[in-house]
Amino acid sequence: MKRKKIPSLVKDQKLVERRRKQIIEAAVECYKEKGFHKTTTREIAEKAGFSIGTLYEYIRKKEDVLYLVCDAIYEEVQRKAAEAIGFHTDAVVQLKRALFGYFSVMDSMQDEVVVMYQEVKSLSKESLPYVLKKERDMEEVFEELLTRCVAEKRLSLLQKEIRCAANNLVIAGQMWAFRRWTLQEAYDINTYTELQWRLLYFGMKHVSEVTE
Amino acid sequence: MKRKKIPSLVKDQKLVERRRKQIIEAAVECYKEKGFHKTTTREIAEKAGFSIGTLYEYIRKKEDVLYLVCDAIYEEVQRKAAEAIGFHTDAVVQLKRALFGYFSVMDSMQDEVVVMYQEVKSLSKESLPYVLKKERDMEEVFEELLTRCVAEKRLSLLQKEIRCAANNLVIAGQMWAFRRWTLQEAYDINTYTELQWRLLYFGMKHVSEVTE
Amino acid sequence: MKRKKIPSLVKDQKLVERRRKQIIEAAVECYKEKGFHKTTTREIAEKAGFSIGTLYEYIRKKEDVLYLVCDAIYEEVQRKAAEAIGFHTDAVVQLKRALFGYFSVMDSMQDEVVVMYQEVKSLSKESLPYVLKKERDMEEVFEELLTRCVAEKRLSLLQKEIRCAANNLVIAGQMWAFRRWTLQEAYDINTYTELQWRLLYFGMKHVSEVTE
Amino acid sequence: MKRKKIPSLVKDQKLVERRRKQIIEAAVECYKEKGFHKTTTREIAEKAGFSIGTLYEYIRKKEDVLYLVCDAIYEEVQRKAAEAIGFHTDAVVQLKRALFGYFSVMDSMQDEVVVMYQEVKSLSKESLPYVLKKERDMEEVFEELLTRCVAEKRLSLLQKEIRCAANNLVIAGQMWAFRRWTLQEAYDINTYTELQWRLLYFGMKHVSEVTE
DNA sequence: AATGAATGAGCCTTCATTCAT
DNA sequence: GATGAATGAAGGCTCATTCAT
Repeated sequence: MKRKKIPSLVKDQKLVERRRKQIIEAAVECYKEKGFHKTTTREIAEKAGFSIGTLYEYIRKKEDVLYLVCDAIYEEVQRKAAEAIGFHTDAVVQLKRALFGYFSVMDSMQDEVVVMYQEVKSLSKESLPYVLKKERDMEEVFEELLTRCVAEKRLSLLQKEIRCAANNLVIAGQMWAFRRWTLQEAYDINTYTELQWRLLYFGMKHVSEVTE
Repeated sequence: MKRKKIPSLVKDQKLVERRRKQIIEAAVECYKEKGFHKTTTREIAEKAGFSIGTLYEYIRKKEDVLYLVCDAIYEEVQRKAAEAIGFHTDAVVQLKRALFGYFSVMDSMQDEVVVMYQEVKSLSKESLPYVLKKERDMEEVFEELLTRCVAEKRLSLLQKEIRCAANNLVIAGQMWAFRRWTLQEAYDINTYTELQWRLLYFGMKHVSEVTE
Repeated sequence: MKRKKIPSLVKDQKLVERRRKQIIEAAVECYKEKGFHKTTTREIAEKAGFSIGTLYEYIRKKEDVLYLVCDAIYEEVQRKAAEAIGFHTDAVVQLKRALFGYFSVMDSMQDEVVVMYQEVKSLSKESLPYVLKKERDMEEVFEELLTRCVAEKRLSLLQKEIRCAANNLVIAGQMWAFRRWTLQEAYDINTYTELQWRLLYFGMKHVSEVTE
Repeated sequence: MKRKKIPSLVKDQKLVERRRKQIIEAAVECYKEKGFHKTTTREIAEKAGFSIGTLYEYIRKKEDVLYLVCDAIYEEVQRKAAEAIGFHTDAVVQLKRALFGYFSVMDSMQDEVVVMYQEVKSLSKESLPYVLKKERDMEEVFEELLTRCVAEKRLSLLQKEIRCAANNLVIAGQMWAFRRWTLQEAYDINTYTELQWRLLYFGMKHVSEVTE
């Protein structure tokens, strides 16, 4: 499943890209402040610096902006995360670096993450899958890293445990943004990252031990 | 911080309570289906079985319904969770029971949890704190259980680690509902609960070990 | 095919009827002046004497007003025509009276007829048939009268000629309104009626004669 | 009253003519499908094969296209009708031929006729007369033919009856297109033409007889 | 001459809220 | 207390027209 194409009346692809970047930027700012529903298309146009008519040259419906925004956020998260991961011969070290990189992205994109969390549900039944796919991709990045750790006997997760663990990693990062009202009251990003790394890492390391 | 009082034009407290129960029930159903913003007050009134005029005898603004709903959901979660926890002499057993009970509630109230997750942000700046307080209460329930485990040397969490761990427990439960599109594709509630228990438990047990 | 029911949010049937009468009256006036497309719903509401919100309590879409108008016009034409026809033992006399009555109605409802002629095409594919049916009904009234004339040997139309002749009668009346820019420059309604009666009547009387 | 001149920004007359032909062709197609009001200038430009900017080099306002279309249709009707009429020494034969020719044109230009009937009213008060004049010209063609028939004693119409009769001839043809939903259900063009010829001809032949 | 991006007035429609009955 | 008709602000979206390139 690729990115969904939103048609534009304007033909110049370069221009479309530039204008849409403006739109997204403006929209994110508005969404942060008042959410998707309370943001009017006029506000977005205005903040983007052009008229309402022009806005509609680059989208078809209000919801298109939301899709554009969600898509852009994921794109950026993935891009930043990917470049943060790098590679290391030691599987666990790589996993750790990936997590730290991902958490750092979550920290720097807090607002965007919150927007995503709260507005995804407003996407149409048609657009939603495209976005969920990207979320799932994120999960899979960690699944693969975990799989490598398991393959190299650095973690002893069962096959079925990997997905759950990967989920936890992904979520832990997002929650830094989404539950900032409580978490950021108690920790700074470094402390939080370190803490979560250990909680999650040791969980994964010892999960196969017998328990009561 | 107590529950926030929503004024009603109707004097008879009994009646107010009965009607509001109807309102909440109707609203939750609507929110599940289309979210807060796309649900009209008319729909709520209709589904509740009375006229739009009557609805406004029991609330002042559309948002009041959302508050009522959020409040009611938390109330129910807490009530059910509380009765599920019970007591056990062994601190870890009690923690485990609490977690299992909580997860079971999350499973049975999936829709409600999703509604909460997606609509809280629509609460006014004024109402939000009341609701976040309840969320925080949930966290504290687990913080206390963890504190007891630590006190009885069953877990060796540092003071500052407790809050983060408690957060993870709370979140893990909510995610069963909120990320059902991915998690429930892979697990059933029992498997998920068991898995998370072990991942989280061992994480908390071994978190203080030295790590690379 | 009965009249199509346009749903209303207002329950009081009596009120619905009264308000819709106002709407129709206002709309006809607007349509006369500027046509359906250039008439705004606000203008209709205003001319009808209530707010735009109220208008939409009695219709769903702008086009509903058009349907209401078309339906009302036909209803009135039929009602007036019916009461004008009466009965006479002599079939031809009855036909003549019917025609004269019909023409008189066309004369008194000129504006409405013109509106109909020009706006019917704006009805949705869904509504159109209901209106065309009424037009066809009009035709059939004359077909029956002609059939009686034929049965009583007062006219010698072949079966297949009846429909065409009936059409001509119907049209001749409508044209008094629709082509008033030319016809009413040359005739008054009485002259026109008398003239058409004779042209059409003798046509029908002698149509079966051999022609070159 | 001549044709009304629509100014163009482009100097080259040849080009103007060519482009306008394209515009008209495109517009007619659009009007057939959705009427004047629902057709956008963009659609016309696109279907004509050039840009919206270019369209506005050849017209000033949307309505200009409508005028161009109406004018073109009449032009074509007249041209085709004229070439169909021919000449015959016998006045009635010529009348008949003219009618048959005219009906045949109406048949082949059904869509255009319908467009005209429904959109003329959308012409500005300023343009309308030019178009009505052409309609009147059509009438006059038949008035003249009828006058000749009368002069040669082949028909005994009174002076004032000629215009009405001519009107009926013109209308009968147009109705084949405009009321095709009912007429073409019952007849084919040949039957219809023959039938109308006889109904109208005998009407005109015997109109001066005394009637009840 | 041709292009097509930009504009913004304006339209239809919805819906939270009020208030007379 | 209950009802539901009335209100009108507000929002999404369209499209004729312009103008810089």
